Amino acid sequence: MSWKFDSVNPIFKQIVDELIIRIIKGDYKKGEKLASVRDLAVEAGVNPNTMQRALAEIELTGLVETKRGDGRYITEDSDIISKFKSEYTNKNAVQFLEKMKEFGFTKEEIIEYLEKIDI
Amino acid sequence: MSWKFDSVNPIFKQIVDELIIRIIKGDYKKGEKLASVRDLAVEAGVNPNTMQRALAEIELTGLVETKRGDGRYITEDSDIISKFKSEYTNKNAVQFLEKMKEFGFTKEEIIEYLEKIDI
Amino acid sequence: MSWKFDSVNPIFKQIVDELIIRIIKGDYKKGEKLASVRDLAVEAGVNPNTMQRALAEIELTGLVETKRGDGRYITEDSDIISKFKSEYTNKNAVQFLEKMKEFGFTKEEIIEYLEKIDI
Amino acid sequence: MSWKFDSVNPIFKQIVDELIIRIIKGDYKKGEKLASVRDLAVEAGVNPNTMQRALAEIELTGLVETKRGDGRYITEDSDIISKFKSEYTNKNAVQFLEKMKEFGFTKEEIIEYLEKIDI
DNA sequence: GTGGTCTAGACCACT
DNA sequence: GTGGTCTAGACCACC
Repeated sequence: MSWKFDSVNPIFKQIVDELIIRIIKGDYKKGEKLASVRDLAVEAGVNPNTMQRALAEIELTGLVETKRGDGRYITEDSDIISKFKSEYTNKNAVQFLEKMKEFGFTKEEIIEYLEKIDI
Repeated sequence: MSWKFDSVNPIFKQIVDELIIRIIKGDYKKGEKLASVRDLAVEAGVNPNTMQRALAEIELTGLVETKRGDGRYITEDSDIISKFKSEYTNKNAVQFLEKMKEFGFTKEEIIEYLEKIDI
Repeated sequence: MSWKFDSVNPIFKQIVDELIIRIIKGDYKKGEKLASVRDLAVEAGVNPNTMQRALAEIELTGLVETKRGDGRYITEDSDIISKFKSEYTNKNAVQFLEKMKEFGFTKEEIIEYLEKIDI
Repeated sequence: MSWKFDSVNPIFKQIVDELIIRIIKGDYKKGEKLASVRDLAVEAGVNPNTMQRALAEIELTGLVETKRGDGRYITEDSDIISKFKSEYTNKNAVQFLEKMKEFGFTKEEIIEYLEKIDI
C-alpha cells in the first residue's frame, strides 16, 4: 500500500483519515494486528513520532485498540465500524448538499448534475 | 450579514470562501463597491491585516477588482462569475463522488442516498 | 506559581491536571489570556513541545480556547467551568466511596473516619 | 472471580491492587494457598510474565509468602493484613480530603456532600 | 509575536 | 519487541 501526502494538511491527520478509510473499506479486517509504529512509519516515509501521534489520535475513535507492550489491533466490534461508516458518509452527503444549495441549486438539479458526471 | 469562523481553517481563507459564495449567490451585485478594508474588518470582527490578506487573495480570482485610490469593486464581467460558479460546483461534485466511491458506493446508490436526505 | 512533577505520571498529563485545578479554583480567571507556550514551558521547566501537548490536550475540555496567531484564553463560558468542577468533585467522591465500600466500610463509618482526620 | 483491566494503568499493578483488595476483604483467607502462576495467568487472561511480576511485587508487601518448591501462600500474620488495611484506607481518605480542599471545600461541606451521594 | 507540525534521537515501562 | 514520553531544534502559517 502506498502513502501520498498533500502539503496543506498535517501529515498525521492525513494518516488518520487514510487509516479510517482503509478500515471502513475493509482493507484492514476487524481484529487484525497492525504493523508496529516504527514499521508503519517506515512504510509511510514519516518520522515514528508522527505515526505515533496519528495512531494515538485514531485510538480516540474506538476503531483501533492498543494492547500495551504487544501492539495495536483493529477493533473486533463491527458495530463501531459500521456506525462510523454511516456517520462519515452521511456527514459528507449533507455537507455536499448544503454547499450546493447555498449556490442556489435544488436537490433535483444536483442529482441531475451528478448523473452527467462521468466518473 | 453575520460572520462565523471555525477554529480549524485559516480565518482569511474562510473569509475568501464566504465572499466568493456571496458574489456567486448574488448577495453582492456585479459592479457593486465593497466597504473599506477597515469597515469590513470591523464587520467581520477580525484584524484589518487578516481582512486585507483575504481581499488580496480574492483579487487573484478576478471576482474583485481594485481601483487605485478609489476602492474595491465586484467585477462587471458576468462571465467570470458564472465560470467561477460552474468550476466551484463541479469541483465539489467530483470530490464528493470520488470520496463516496472510495467507500464502495456506486453512483446509483449515492443518488438514491441523496434522495432520502431531507434537507 | 510553582510546578512540581512526580516521576510516575506523564509530565504533560500532570500539567493538564494542574491547569484544570487552577482554572476551577479560580487562579486563572475566565477570559484571561494565558502566557505563550514558550513562556509557560520555561516557567514549568519543560520542553516547549511538552507544554504544547498539554495545552492541546486541555483544549479538548473546552476550558481553554485558542485564537490562531494570537494566544490562548480561558473560556468565557462559566457554565463549562462550573460543570467541570462539579463533575470532577463528584467523580472523586464516588470513586472514594466505592473504594472504601470495597473494603467493607459503611458510609457512616467512612464519615466518622473522615471526621477524625486532622487536616 | 473475574478480572477486568483498564488500559491506562499497568496491568501488573492492577493485578497487585486487586489481590490486595481480595486479601483485605477476606476473599483469600490467611494461610490459603494461591494457584500457580500459570493458572492465575490463565484465569486473569494475561501473560504469565505479567502475573509473575505482579506476584513478585505483592511479595514485597508481606501479604504473600513464597515457600520454595511448594507455592505461594497468603500470610498467616493477621497483624500485617490489618495494618495494611488501615494504611491503605488512611491513605485513600487523606488523599481524598486534600484533593477536595484544593477545590475550596471545607471538611464539613465534604461530609455533607458525601451524605447526599446515593451509593 | 503566536500556535502548530515535523524530524531526530533518546529513554522508559510493559509484555 | 511493543507503545509512550520527552528533549532538542527547526520550519511554517497565521495574526
